[in-house]
Amino acid sequence: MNPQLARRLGLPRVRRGSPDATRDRLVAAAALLFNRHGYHGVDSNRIARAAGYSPGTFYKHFRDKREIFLAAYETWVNAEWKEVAAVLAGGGSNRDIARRLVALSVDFHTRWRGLRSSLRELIFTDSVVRRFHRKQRRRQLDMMADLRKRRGTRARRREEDVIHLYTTERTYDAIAQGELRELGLSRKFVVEAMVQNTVSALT
Amino acid sequence: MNPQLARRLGLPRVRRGSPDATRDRLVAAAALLFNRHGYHGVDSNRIARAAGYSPGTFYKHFRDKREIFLAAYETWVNAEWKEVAAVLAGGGSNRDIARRLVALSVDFHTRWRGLRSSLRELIFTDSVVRRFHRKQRRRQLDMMADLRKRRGTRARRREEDVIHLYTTERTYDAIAQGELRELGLSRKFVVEAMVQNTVSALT
Amino acid sequence: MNPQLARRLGLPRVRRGSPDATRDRLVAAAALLFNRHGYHGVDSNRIARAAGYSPGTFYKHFRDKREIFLAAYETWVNAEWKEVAAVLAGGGSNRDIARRLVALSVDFHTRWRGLRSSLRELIFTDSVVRRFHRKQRRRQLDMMADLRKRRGTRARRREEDVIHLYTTERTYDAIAQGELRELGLSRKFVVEAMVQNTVSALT
Amino acid sequence: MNPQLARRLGLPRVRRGSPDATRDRLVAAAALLFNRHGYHGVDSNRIARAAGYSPGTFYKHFRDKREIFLAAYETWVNAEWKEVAAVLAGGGSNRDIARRLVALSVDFHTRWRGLRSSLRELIFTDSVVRRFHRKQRRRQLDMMADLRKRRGTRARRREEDVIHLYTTERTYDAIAQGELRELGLSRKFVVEAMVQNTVSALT
DNA sequence: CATGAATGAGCCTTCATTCAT
DNA sequence: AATGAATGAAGGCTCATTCAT
Repeated sequence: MNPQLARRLGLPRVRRGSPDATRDRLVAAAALLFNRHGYHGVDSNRIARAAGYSPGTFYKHFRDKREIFLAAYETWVNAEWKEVAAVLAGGGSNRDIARRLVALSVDFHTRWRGLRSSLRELIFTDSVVRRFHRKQRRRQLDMMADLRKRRGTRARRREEDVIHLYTTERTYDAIAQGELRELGLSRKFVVEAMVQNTVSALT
Repeated sequence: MNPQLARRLGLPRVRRGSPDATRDRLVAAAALLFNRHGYHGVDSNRIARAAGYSPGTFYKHFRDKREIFLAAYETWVNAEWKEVAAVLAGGGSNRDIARRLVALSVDFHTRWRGLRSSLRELIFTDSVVRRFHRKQRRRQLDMMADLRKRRGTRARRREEDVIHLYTTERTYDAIAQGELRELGLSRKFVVEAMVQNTVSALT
Repeated sequence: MNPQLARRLGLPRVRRGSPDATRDRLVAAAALLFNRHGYHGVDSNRIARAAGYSPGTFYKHFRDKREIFLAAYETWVNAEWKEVAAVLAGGGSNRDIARRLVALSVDFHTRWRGLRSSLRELIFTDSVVRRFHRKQRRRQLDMMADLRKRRGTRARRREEDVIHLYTTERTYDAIAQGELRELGLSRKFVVEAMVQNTVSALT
Repeated sequence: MNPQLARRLGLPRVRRGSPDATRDRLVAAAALLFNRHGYHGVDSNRIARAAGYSPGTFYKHFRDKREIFLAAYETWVNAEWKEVAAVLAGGGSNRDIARRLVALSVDFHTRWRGLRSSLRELIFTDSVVRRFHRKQRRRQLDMMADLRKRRGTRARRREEDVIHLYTTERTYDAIAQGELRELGLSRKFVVEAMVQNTVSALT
């Protein structure tokens, strides 16, 4: 709700909270809108309004639209990262872990599908986004290598890991975007294949 | 050279061509620019100018920017399709064929990387683009099934085929976008893995 | 039908008739379209196409869009003029004549309502159209004075005649534009009043 | 003065006003320009500039040009309405009132002649404008009936009232557009006739 | 006489961003 | 910290008009 309307309705205006709270609300609104309409389908005024702020506030917290995209991207990555860590820490058979990881990934790719749909163009277009993306990739690969080391699994080339990432990531996107459904393909089968794939990566 | 400049230099205005030739030039210019700057980095006037025409000519041939994007997309798909058919018709061992297919795909993904980088957002955002994309996907899957039938190879689930497509496609994109290079990974190894992958799909 | 289509269908292309025939077809098409969509709702290419010609032909026959508007305007005025003369020559009681004149006028205002709807702005905007309009007005007033002289009716001030013209003209426009209908008013009553009005002007 | 120029001259940018004041300034500028050049002779950027704003501001307040036209139209109607009411409330003989009403109407038609010149085409072309116009017409007719009821005058058919309106309205337009002058007719005589006409309507 | 591809000025509209309050 | 009116560059698109064939 925008502040003006809120005032007309007699509601207290958005609390002048800590800068962080404001920022968080803006990022949350941005994430929501990007995921609904894609990066280019959303304008910065709309993000501000959706978060309950004015355009000026937006630019007090972010240099530009790209920056809030990156912030939203980071939010997602951190959240996913955390949950992945939780699963890995949770124990269970490799198959159990894989199953949970796949479920979790499909879920994240679904919730972040709009932002993800814009990501590729921004990576191509914007070097800052590209750098951020590469950093995440490196982190993923490091984590995979690290994980296997700690579990005493046989080493694997980093290249094998990226290919695994490419495969699963692209597949989860397809599921999230409804591609499988539209093609009349079995989601269950595909998910199971990804579980299998993940088990291999863990072993 | 733009027509205005040409005229100032005393050159005759752009040769009136057949509408088809004009359209082709526009599509070619659009493909070039999309591949350099992505869909949102290009405007219709610029496409027209790059093709040697004025803004009005663009809109004589395309309802809007989306339409020329689709036309460029189609150009690419048809070209790739044709070359794939040539390779398949060309004979040789499965490994040879796979090698050629992979080389060819990497090449196409590289030349069309800009358009590809925008494709995902447009598929998400624009239902016409989405429909076109799904049609291509179906065609690919049909072709794969058909191919194995004709070669007398064992049948495979359509789901296995999409996963194969997802894997290779995403990997070729990564190569085309310089991701491997930036991560310090061996392109050769990854390409070889894709060849292996393709051999499996053919067998 | 446009020539290209005509050719595809195997029809003979528009006969390269006399310039006059071409011009007439263009004016007829313009009149039709102006009356359907108003002056600003029609573009010159569309007029040409509707008449079965290409844009170039249009500009061979008319300096600009304004000129074909004037030509259509003139067509209408001449046609109406002719029919008015016929009625006046036809004899009958003043009431009979008035009735026929009113019917005729309503009919013309209805068929030419689109062009008439644009006329006022063009008169305001374009001095050539204004001059043409004033000329018609003068002609009307002359004719009215003349008519009464020939009939031996009492003289009337020219001002009384214009007011009569304003009244009837505006009323016919209202009928033609459906204003009476939308206001739930009796067309019959209003028409009868105009007849009465006209009888007075004739007497 | 436009903001850019103002800034170059070191002046502060246009005072931030209340949205209402801005809107009013835009409508005033639009009215001025429409009355000078007609609806199609004016573009939204020019209106904004004339009001001292930039193009974006225009579209913060109006969806499109049509909308500001309607707003200007409404401004005029309300202003005229108010003055008519004042005259009617002012007392005096019927002849006095009629004289004042006619003077007032001629004045309004003169000041709003540009907008009025475009009105007819827009009513024909645009259903929203048409609806607005019909509403005004109904209001006028209601007012006339009401007025006579309150004055105890004999009832008159609504049709007689519209005809009166058509007559006077068209005549005032002719005066405002300089038609009488160009035809060498006596404005005084015509105005006096309208006064007479109005007296009849009041009686 | 006619064609029709091409023009290009210019209008409509959006939206990332600023700045005075 | 927040506001929100205002900006203005720029992109999308149209259409009256031209000119080489």
